[in-house]
Amino acid sequence: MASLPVVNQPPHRCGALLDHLSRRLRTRSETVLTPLGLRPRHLLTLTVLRDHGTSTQQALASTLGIDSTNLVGLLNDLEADNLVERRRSPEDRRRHVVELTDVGAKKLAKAEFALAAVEDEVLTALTSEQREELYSLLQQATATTDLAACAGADDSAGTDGLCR
Amino acid sequence: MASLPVVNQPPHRCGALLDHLSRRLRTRSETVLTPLGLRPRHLLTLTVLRDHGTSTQQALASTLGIDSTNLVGLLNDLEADNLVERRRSPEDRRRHVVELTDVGAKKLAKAEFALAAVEDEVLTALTSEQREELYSLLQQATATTDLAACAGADDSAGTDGLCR
DNA sequence: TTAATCGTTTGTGTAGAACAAAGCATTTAT
DNA sequence: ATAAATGCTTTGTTCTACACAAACGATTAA
Repeated sequence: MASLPVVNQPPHRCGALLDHLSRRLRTRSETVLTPLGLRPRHLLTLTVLRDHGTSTQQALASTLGIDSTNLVGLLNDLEADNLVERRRSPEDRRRHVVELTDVGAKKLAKAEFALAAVEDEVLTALTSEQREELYSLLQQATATTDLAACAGADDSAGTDGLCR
Repeated sequence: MASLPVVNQPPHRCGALLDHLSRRLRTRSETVLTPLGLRPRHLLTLTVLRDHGTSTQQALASTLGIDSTNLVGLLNDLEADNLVERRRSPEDRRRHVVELTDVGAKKLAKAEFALAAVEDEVLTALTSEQREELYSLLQQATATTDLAACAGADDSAGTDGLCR
């Protein structure tokens, strides 16, 4: 063990910085999102639905990392505005399959457009290329559909198996 | 929907992804941080103090983007554990200058070390180079000490001028 | 038929954080 | 010297986000 003092490992971790940047962005986003009737959570949910595609509520809750109980209310909000749609799964009629509607996709696009200015402000220190790079890294990092399920790995790798 | 006029601008914004990743990391970090007697906020504060250096409470609150009233309690926590030190500014004795102590720096390093595993788990989808890249982008993006003050740009560019 | 599962509803508890108001120490302006 | 403004602190209120638990209907599986 002695031979390797932590040479190749930079001691600094991303967590705090991620928090920091995320916080700056979120705070400012709220004022832009409010007139659209959205909140950060809603935006996040719509984004995940677009990027990861349709999924059951359990899977969605797991991806978002929130309690499925709380997801219900979130989806109620979104469905009330016709941004997402819940349909019963044909395979297992207990399940609800959540899907982004056209309206939802448009709203999401609109929100993202409106957020450009905010992002510009917060990311002033980065060039366009760097912002692209950041986006693609984040995209890739969050592409891991689920963490708990893959690690915990219970039986549930069933019908609509996730994990890559 | 056919040919999109939005040519040079990628429509996707980082905000939601940043939220997403930050959330995943923070949730998992908490369990690691708790035994150290820290919470995400504390870690963030220590990190900012190390990276941006000593600053007054006002400046710190502004950098962190939290209310200065709430910062007081945060600093009380940290000072109680001797992780930071408040000294009166020699220039203006109304001001408190906040500084990371040696103990604080060590604790921070320890926390970061302990968080390596968590980060590994959350960032599985990224290679080491990509993680480095991500870190450096985040670092650069958050280097902007303050946003409101630079934009709002009142008189206050005085004695301990910030903004870069 | 019984048991388990998925989503829903309701309710509880906790923590983060904004905001307001008032006070003390100190500095600046008059 | 006195008055006004500033920086930090304290206290207290309020909101919101969430996790968590319990109980229910619908549905599937044993």
